[in-house]
Amino acid sequence: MPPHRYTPALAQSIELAWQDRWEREGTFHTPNPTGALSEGFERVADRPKAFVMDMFPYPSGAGLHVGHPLGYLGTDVTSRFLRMDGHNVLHPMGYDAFGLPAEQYAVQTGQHPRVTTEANITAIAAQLRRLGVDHDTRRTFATIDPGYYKWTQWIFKQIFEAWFDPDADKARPIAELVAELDAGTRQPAPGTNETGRPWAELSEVERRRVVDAHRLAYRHEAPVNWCPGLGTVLSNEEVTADGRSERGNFPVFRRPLAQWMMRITAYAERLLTDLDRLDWSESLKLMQRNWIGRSTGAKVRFVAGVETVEVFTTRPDTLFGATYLVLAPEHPLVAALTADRWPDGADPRWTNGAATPAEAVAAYQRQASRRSELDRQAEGREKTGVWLGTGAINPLTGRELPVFIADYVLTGYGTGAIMAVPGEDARDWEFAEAFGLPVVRTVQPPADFDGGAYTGAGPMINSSNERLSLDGLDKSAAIATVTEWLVQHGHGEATTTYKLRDWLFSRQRYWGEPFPIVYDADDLPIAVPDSMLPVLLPEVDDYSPKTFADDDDTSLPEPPLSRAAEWVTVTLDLGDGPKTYRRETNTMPNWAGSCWYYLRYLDPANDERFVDPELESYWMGPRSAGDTGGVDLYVGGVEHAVLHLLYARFWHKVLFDLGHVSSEEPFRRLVNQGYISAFAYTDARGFYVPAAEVVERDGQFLFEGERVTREYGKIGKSLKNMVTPDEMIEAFGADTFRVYEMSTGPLEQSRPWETKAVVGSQRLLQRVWRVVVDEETGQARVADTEPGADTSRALNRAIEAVRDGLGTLRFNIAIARITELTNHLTQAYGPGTAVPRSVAEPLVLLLAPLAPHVAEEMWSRLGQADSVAWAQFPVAEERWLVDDTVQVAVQVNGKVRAQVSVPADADAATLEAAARADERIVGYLDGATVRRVVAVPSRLVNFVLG
RNA sequence: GCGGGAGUGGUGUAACGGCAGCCACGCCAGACUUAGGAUCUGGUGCCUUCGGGCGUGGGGGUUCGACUCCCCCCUCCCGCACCA
Repeated sequence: MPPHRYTPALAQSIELAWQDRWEREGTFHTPNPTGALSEGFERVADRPKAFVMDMFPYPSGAGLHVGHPLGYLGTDVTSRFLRMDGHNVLHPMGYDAFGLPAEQYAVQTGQHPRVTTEANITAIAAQLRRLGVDHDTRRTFATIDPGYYKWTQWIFKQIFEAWFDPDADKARPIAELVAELDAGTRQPAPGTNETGRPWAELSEVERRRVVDAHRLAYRHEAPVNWCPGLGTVLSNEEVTADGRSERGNFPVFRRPLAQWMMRITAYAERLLTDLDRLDWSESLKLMQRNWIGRSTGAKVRFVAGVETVEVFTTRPDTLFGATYLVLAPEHPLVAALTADRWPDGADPRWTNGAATPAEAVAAYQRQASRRSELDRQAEGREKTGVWLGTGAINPLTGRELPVFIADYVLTGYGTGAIMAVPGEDARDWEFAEAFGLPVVRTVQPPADFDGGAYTGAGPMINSSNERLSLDGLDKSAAIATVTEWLVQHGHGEATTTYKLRDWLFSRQRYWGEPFPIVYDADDLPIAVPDSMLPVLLPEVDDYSPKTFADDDDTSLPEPPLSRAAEWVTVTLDLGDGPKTYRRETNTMPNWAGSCWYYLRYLDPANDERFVDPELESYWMGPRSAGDTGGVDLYVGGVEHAVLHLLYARFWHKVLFDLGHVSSEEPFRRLVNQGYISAFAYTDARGFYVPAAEVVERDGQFLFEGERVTREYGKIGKSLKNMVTPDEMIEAFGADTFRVYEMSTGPLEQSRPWETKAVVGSQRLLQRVWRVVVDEETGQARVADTEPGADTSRALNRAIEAVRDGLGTLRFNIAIARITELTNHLTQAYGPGTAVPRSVAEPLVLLLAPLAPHVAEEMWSRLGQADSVAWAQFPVAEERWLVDDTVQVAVQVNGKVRAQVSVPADADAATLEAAARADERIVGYLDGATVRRVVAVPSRLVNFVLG
């Protein structure tokens, strides 16, 4: 073998040497316009900026498999391309390091989670370095670093010390609320003043309760998702559709508990409408839209004795068809509306066999709270419920409608109460069927309608009395008419509701950020002063939360921090002398750290601020009027569609409202990279066998000589199909690995891993190497000759296409065009003929973002002293992109029958004449009638025969 | 059920409404070789009576011309799902 062939061994040594040099020279240090990291900014001051970012990894003990780097390499290639193409590029990386797995491992081993987490971070950092990514590692941090979570706690304080002003549609400092309440220019928001007395008459403690109820971060007792198996409560976003924990798959129960909440619902409308301003995939925007779940309709008030039941409906037009009301079992008016005894002759279906309404209600409420979501699903959608023994008056018809409770009405949505219209709603129809309730149709179904609830369009019927007539109107006119009537008569108003609920923000875990909150003698929360941040996690003997049997729904959460007795009780002087306070013992959810990490990259060591506003404005700020600002390219998995991405947008908007950032959104452009899956194999018993040891022969798959079945799935230990970047780099080198991953499809596409195909990328790099480097001497084998026209055309076409591919995250087409150019050069310049320098150099530059190490090495052997990372990316010369002559297809009736060669600028007539002159075409046209000729210059000629 | 996305050789994929399958894996053949899991060269959608015919999930439509645009259907993937 020639001594200087590009072998895996040579690739290894080249890669390690360049990785060392990059680190030594700080090649990827990105200068800030100001502050600690501003050295060298003059070099890039006139460049446009580009902030390119990955969703940072959770440092799991298993390290990275070949699926993880796909996105990291996508951003790396992009950031290298943008740097070469004249941008000041920021491409940082960090670690999302609080969370359950480290804590669970700590519980098992007794080791502090910080120890294992930091070991994992070290291992993953080494893996990333070995991939050759161009992160500015000076900006790397982990969310567990006290210097970072100090500012997570500070942002929590900002949220805690803010309220949402619905008139201004933005968050404002809580002090401004207090001032307005004191001045009497604002009244407490509905539901925030339990006493009902005017602000001026409230005691200090009562006032604090009113103010606390306005905060964006607030403590609230409400039914929450309690997961005994994990020993913690969870947010709605962390509970799966079948009522289990996203992590660990344990059953989740609804229990009323006092927990910290974040008022994300105040931002529902802005989170929804600002999606339109983002460059995200339509499918991802849709997931957020669905999660926010806006619906418009009306609130309608039904008088029930001394009480009033308010319902929400999207179909106020069907009010004439409402035949009963249903409240959620937990609705606050249930007790007040429950009759003392059943009236004579009460329908046994309505009473559930109970002696009194109170008994029936109590039994039903108990049953509803016990049932997990899973049980409810298992039981299907069978409608259950009980009558309260009372009724409420339909404001439009004056008729009294029976009031039920049923678990198909949900507490947290709308008003927790509905008017049931069985004629036009499938769920109400089912309930009416089961309970023998009347049906009044108010929309005319089509003639062929076969019964049941009719939810389609049609003219209104049966909707007329002395007060109002809707008959004959269509849906939207009827809604407008009835809503106007309701408003006029004080029975309701138009309204909008959202599925989005407030974000449950506290967890009963050890390994998370402590709240910067203490409680005073009145048991009311007080934020600790900024000077006392960070509130450090205390050392404890036992990291485990108290967990319970999976199905123990009577258990109560017990945070691990509550056992750190010395930490919990603290004496502070908050301005009124030393007093004893009790610390908050819950910790923040894992999502807190990822809600703002992108901002910290900009200014990672700042101990005075969470980020210098000038740096935020430079890297994140809006570029034009109406622009949201934000990270220029954010790449990560689609699994965070309604978790991290929604939470981070919410925090960012609060920070924007409070004037801390100039950008309205965190992530201007978002791309979800595809997943890499791999084949897995099962033996006759259905057990997975090591995929690496399976051989294929004659279309069959064999493991130790036995036939196995091929499956396809996630890479991992459980399917025994783990492939790591480390072993691929060991076998081929990092550049080959990079080129392979980037060549298998556009970034957004999922694809299978196929180790045996990696050799194709290895061969490409070997061919490029051979074009540029003499395998015998190791010297560059270029000559200062002029390329031929063919070669110039091939080169400039490649430049054009590679630019397109790299700029649109379609790295596969960039690699295909580089391959084409390389194959051309291999053929045009044989072993004895050196490639012109003016072709070899741009070839190396085209390859540099994809295979940076080998590109650096070739660039250096071509005599260049500086890193290729900062070289100018080639620009195609226009004159080589157009040919003198072009091959044009000649079609007869749309079928290609010949090719003719014509000047590139030939007009339609010339084209047609050339086509008619072709011998084969003459044959086709002979004796036929040409009905029409379509000639498109430089494209084709089509003869349409009659 | 509702809403999205996608169906192209054995495989991953490529094609401003204009020559379907670029590039690669695999496979076949050849060259160089003691050897090949190296390298280089050529071939490789299917059928064929070697003229050609048929081919982008199926069926229709628009068009001189459709992988591409429109309608219906099938299959797969993803999200949501008693949200009033």
